[in-house]
Amino acid sequence: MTPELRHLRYFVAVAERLSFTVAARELRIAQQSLSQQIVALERALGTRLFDRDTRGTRLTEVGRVFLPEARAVLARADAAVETARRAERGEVGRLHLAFLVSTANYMMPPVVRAFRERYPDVDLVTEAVGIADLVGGLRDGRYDAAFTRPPLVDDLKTVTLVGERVCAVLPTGHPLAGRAELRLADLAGEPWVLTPRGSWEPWHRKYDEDFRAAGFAPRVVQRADGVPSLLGLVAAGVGVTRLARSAHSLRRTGVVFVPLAGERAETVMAWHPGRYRRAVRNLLDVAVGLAAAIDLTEAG
Amino acid sequence: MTPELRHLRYFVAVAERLSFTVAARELRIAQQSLSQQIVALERALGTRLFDRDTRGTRLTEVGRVFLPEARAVLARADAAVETARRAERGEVGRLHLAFLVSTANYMMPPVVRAFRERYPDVDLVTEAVGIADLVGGLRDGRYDAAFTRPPLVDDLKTVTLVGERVCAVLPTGHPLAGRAELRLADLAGEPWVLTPRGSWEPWHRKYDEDFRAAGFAPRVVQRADGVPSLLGLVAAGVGVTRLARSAHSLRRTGVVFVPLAGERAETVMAWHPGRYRRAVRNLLDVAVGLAAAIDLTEAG
DNA sequence: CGGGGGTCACAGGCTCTGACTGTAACCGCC
DNA sequence: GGCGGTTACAGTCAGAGCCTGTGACCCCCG
Repeated sequence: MTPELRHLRYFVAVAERLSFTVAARELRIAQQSLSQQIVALERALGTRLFDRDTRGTRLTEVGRVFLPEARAVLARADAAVETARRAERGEVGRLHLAFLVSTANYMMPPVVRAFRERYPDVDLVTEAVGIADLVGGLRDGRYDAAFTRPPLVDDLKTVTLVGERVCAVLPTGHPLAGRAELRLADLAGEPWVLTPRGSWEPWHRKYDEDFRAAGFAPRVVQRADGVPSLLGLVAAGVGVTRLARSAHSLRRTGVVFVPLAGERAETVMAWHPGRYRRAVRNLLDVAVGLAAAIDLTEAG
Repeated sequence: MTPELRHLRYFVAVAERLSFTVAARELRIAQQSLSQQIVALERALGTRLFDRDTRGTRLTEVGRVFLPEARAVLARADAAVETARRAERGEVGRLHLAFLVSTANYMMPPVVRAFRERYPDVDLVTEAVGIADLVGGLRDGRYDAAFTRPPLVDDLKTVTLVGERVCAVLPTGHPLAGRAELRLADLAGEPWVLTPRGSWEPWHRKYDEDFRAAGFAPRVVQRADGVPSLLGLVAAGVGVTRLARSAHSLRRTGVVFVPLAGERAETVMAWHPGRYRRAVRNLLDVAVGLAAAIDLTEAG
């Protein structure tokens, strides 16, 4: 037989009271049962732990040595159980987060800082990724949650954290660059630079919709992936584009951001509903709370 | 229910193989029983540890956190059992040793050093005490073993470690101080200094015997307790006395040690038979081995 | 497309163990 | 000598843990 935690608990109880009778009463079992279990433990260890006779019970030398050992095992076991419970509450463990590259800039620092402060024992692993990788990672479990822009896909859940204005991005010196606000239709005759359609279909379907509502189809003179590339092309005078206002922190020379009337861009937290664990919920709470407290599009 | 070590062992087995079927086979129980126990553990912890379906078993995030915890508990338990076994072999624990003051001088350093080297995890507590305290301590368990001189009492076991010559101790310049050897009868007319009879009856009964065999009763002019006191009185010319040869290391001026023909003094290790534990046996082995290897009466 | 081999879960029955009660032996104190 | 205290021994019982039998499902291969 190999000792179980019960035997150690019984042993410690007897050792602390130096009486089978008293210990059994406190353990709420019969003295005979306690004696029996201690004998079983002694046999398993191959040694006597107590000297006992009709006038009482004393620890043997081996028992004296074993007492702190048994206490240590029990304490370690309690700690293990407690850790499991904390893990269940999402207070320890590991969380893989994806940030869309164009949102990583302003979202990642404050969110990560706030979460680390609230849940110091959660090991946060973050990555700035493209939209396709982000969605794929949420679906196959590589990421537990992500911060990105809608629209995504039906099988992912999202909660909107912040909204911000959408701007026309024009080269400095453009005839419309001095306006305080524009409508999308004002840019109907301009040459456009946009991201490749293949980068993320749902986005481009929404773009198509927007342009159709504005009554024109943009003349796309070049496609380039990534906000910095687009800004570079605009600054070079190749064409105009349209971006969320927070992108202006990435390039401040050669381009002008003019708000577009009635258009807003959202940043959302997304996750796979089948993997909605406590830690994800905790992250959502932190992110929502943060969005309510500060302007995340200006942060970072 | 509170988890037992069995549950942790089962959990680790499943987590390592990611298969109930394989783990059960290695644990030599049925897969169904293993499933049952894992479910019980999960209920006790209030959380799922595995995601399982028809195509296999994977750890949940909580399970991943709990796995090293469970391993740690099991390792701690193994260590505790191993410590108990080592304690049973007398390799860890505490040993209280008494040294008769007059033997502490030469016995204690080599014995303690040799034992510490062989059993570094045994906590050795040593004390130099008088003979009455030594015997009392062995009887009531204050000391596990002692190094002393016979005769003692019947209820203590002893093993002789070393024997040495007994000497007449004379003041420098005494008419017999130049002799290479004496017989006790040669000192029949001398004034004697001896220890008080009350110090230890069995010794004095042996002294009486010796003197009777030599054909005289000594004329005791003063009694003093402790070897240094006796040597001081001899050096002062108050009288002569009789001591084991090893005592000469305590005082080399004013006194002369002359061997007595045919008389030997022994040093023994003593213990109470009811408290003969493995550690005591180990100490005995070390002491006997040491006595065979070096001259303990000259050591220290 | 169907069958075989793999997964885990559920249901019912057997065994053994950890618990209980009752009893005995022993010690120390009044 | 009786009483209150200790632990140990013997016999009994309920339930925990394990077993077998079965079912549902998935994947791969022929």
